[in-house]
Amino acid sequence: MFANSQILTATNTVPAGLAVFPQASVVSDDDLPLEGGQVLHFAKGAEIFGQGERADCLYKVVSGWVRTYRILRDGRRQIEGFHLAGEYFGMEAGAAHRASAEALGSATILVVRRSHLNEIAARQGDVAATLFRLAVQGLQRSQEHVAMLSHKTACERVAGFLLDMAERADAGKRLDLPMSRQDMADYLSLTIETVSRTLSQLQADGLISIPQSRTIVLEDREALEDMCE
Amino acid sequence: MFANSQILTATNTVPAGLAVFPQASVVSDDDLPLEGGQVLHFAKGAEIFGQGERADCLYKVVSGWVRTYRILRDGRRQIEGFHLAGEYFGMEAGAAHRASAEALGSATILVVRRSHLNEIAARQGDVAATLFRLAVQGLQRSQEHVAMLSHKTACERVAGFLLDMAERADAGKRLDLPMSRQDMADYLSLTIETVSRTLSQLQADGLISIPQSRTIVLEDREALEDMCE
DNA sequence: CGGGCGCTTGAATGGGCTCAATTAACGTGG
DNA sequence: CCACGTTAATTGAGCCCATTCAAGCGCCCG
Repeated sequence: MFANSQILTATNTVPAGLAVFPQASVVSDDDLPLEGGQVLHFAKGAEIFGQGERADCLYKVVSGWVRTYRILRDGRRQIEGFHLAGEYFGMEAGAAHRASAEALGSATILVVRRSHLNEIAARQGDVAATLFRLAVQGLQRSQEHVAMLSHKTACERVAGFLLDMAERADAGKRLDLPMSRQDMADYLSLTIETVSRTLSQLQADGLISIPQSRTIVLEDREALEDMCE
Repeated sequence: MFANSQILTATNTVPAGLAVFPQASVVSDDDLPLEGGQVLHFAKGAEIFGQGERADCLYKVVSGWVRTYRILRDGRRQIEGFHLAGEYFGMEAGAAHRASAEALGSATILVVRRSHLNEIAARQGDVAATLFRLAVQGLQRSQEHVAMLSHKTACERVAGFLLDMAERADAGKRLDLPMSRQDMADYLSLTIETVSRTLSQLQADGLISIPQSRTIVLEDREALEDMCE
């Protein structure tokens, strides 16, 4: 199954036979009417689409986590975002993907053809409005990213990241992160060493504890929030 | 006229009587059918809309330059972008503006009611598609902003900024910038001193010359491009 | 001519990066 | 189950670049 998903991704086509589910299982207010979509499964680390590939689908996380990233001209990897269940990614203005997307762990993804979406949107104004709103929400997320990178210290970035992840994952005190320190560093524009050091410092100060390297317990949420100002 | 524009902005309403032109003068491929829009004039430094105000219009620069910015919780000002003739700004997913917009110099702006746009978009699929594309283009611009802020040195940021401005303003060697050093600093996430020092250094290295503080001559474009990698 | 503002320049500080070594976690195969 | 190899994560020391604090310059406008 995983192999199939990967082959599927490589060619970026969506044959009906490979769909794990015939249609989206959950429909909320935020959902587009995506009956035409197909749900695919991706193994840990599998590529969902690649930078430069033709962008003819829109994607929604059904379960699991996804990272989208770009390789910059100097070779560094900039992670644009982590995407959780219910969130959309892969929107493009042009014909090609400007980013790559990979499953962080095992993930199920709803895939919808753009041609299909356009077809629906042309008939249904609310679908078009939802697409617009999704794009603007992505824009706002990116602008928050800019605000986070601008002048903020390593401590502020890491604290803000933990709070953001906890909120979006709907976690309580205990936060299980599926991404590596390198992933965090590439998202926060820090080095892996600084991320590690900062987490250690936050633990030493009693704001968090780290029972396992990818499990963070938010011991003092208020202090973490103060840290972000 | 300027006073009127400012009062207009303060209340964020668009009475028909204040329109300078009855409709958009230029229509290109990128243009939405915005016959309902009104063109307003803003004096240097005038506020077009403010952070927190109701967002019931979409804006397009007819002439002049606009800066959009947010005041962050720590009091710093993050400039999200500079907007030139033909570019859109003021798109929001929610009911309120998350940013403020001000005319850099004297500027004319096309203002369209969102309700009017929604009305059109519901009937015309191509308008809806254009709105979506505009939003995604804004998203891409913001993601370029993230890439620029991530790890890049002051030199790389300033050089990249100059090239970006030159390209968008369709300038040759000579580039007349309407914004202050503080504006550049707040966009590039540097201090005003670092921006100034960096420009001086680029001049000393022969890559640019600065006949007046807001006029930059790109003496060695290739070297500037190499600088950004 | 003076005042104010925008811009430039200098010196010292500090936070994150680099380079380097160590430790922990995790499969894999014996 | 343990030994091993590999990768991920932590920790340390020194350095560098942007910031901070401070002073001086240039220019526009009154």
